Amino acid sequence: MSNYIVKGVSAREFNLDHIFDCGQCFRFAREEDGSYRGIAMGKAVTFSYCADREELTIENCCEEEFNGIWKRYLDLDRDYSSIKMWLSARDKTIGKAMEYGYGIRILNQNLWEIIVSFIISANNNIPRIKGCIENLAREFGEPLERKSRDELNGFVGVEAFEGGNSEENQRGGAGFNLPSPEKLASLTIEDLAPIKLGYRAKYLIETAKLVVANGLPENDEDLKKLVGVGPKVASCIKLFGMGDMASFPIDVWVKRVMNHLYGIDEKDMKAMAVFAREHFGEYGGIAQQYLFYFMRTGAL
DNA sequence: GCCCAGGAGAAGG
DNA sequence: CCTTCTCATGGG
Repeated sequence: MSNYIVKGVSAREFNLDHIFDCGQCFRFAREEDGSYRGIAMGKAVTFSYCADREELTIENCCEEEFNGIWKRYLDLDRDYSSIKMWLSARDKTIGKAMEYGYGIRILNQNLWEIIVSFIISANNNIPRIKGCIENLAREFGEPLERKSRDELNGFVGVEAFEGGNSEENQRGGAGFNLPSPEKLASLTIEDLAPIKLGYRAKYLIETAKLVVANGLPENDEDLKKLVGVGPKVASCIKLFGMGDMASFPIDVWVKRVMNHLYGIDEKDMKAMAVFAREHFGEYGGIAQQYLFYFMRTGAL
């Protein structure tokens, strides 16, 4: 299978480093050539981008797969340029953050995987979150659908897989989905002990049982019932897994940046939520990702 | 050793 | 309603 090339992707509105290093996604790793390889939507995939030619390349991907999966995953139908113009006009400060981290897009990710990922994220650091997710997938997830040797094209899994299931790696078939709600609901805390999730193991099992019983959450009321899902994690689930661009997750980094840039009391989360709604409106989530990236990468 | 991490839940005001 | 404590684990 050959690669799929998307032409006319503006460099101002598409930057792989900024997309995959702004904390919305934990299963991709940067390759030496600047491409990003990882697992999403049940598939192993590699994205590379050439700014000069304004071309996005998806390895081993047909047109059907692009239209069916990656076009929406990468949010390619959304006009980020006009959204950023609108935000800049509403708020001067956010303009600087959007200059700095240009090309961030909000990925439309699998809802269940987002729920699992952000329950794990609570009071945790990003390198460790990534490790927990990869271990959970490798130990309890279903293997990815096998592609032909040509389709695999030497795929050996993302960095975190190394040293894990080396036999799978050497066969070029490494890569596992996260465990399904049914699978996770069938496990015990003892089963999950090797994953080192800490107190989050119980949250995952209880939430999996609720999802098996009631289905995936569809609104705030459903989200509040899940175990290990408080205000911040629910905001992330809505933004990254339910397409709610207005959702504005407030974590420790956003608290700092809201204090430094807007002078809001670091512990007054209510004031931050009100500010976000009034200044960033229906695009709060996009503003939040730029602020998060701005603060976390040491630009401030 | 220490502080901290994309916080949530429980207990006590 | 609000504030404070506790919860595992390991990155830096």
